[in-house]
Amino acid sequence: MMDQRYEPLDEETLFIVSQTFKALSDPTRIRILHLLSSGEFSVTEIANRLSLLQSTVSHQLRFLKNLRLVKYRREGTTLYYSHDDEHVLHILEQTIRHARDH
Amino acid sequence: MMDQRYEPLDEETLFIVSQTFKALSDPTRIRILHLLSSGEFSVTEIANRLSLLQSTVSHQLRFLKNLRLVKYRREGTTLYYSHDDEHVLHILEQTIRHARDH
DNA sequence: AACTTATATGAACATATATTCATATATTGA
DNA sequence: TCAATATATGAATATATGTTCATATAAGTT
Repeated sequence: MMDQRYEPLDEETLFIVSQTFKALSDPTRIRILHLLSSGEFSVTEIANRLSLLQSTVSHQLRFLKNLRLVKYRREGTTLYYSHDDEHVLHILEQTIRHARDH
Repeated sequence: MMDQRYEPLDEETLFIVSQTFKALSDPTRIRILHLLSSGEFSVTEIANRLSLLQSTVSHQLRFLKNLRLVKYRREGTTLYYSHDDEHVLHILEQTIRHARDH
């Protein structure tokens, strides 16, 4: 009842939205994105700072890269990753603050 | 480097944030929450509108209830569910709009 | 070319999750 | 109390997901 302005979600929108939130639903990815919100880091730096295996970080960065949430630039053998979606990062930081003041 | 203002995430914050986004990462829950953004609906109404089994809806509503994202009021044998977290709903609708314009 | 460092990849595994089916519980009315 | 309706629950199943290990690739250096 009283459902003015309700618009069913089409498949594509639903997929994009669920994928976006799925990216933010894993603690490891959250920590990576949160770190990247403060700057640019290599894979090894991320692994060291967050006490994660290089492989774990690499796998998760691929996941985030596929969704275009992060990007990288190469410098020799080192890849420097940084965030690539202001909107999603904003939602994350907003929710972190919201969670912090419980 | 250049990580002024980076604050590691404590376990509890990380848990709350990941749980919140996990709730929004499933297409069925997204559809339910999106429907509830337009008003109050019984379990059966939700199931009919979204072409889902009653059991499926009930299970997901329990999930959302545990996270205090929805609430209900009873009227006889019927339970009318509605949303119970403006902040999370706002994030969802914001992301839906963002996904819709491509 | 061989060696080193940085990163990526694939397979294997354990765990988590969503849905379905069958059934239980709860409320109302006859 | 019995029947009818609305909702919840538990078990089972299939699928998805995150991490680890071992190894591959790629770039730079000697």
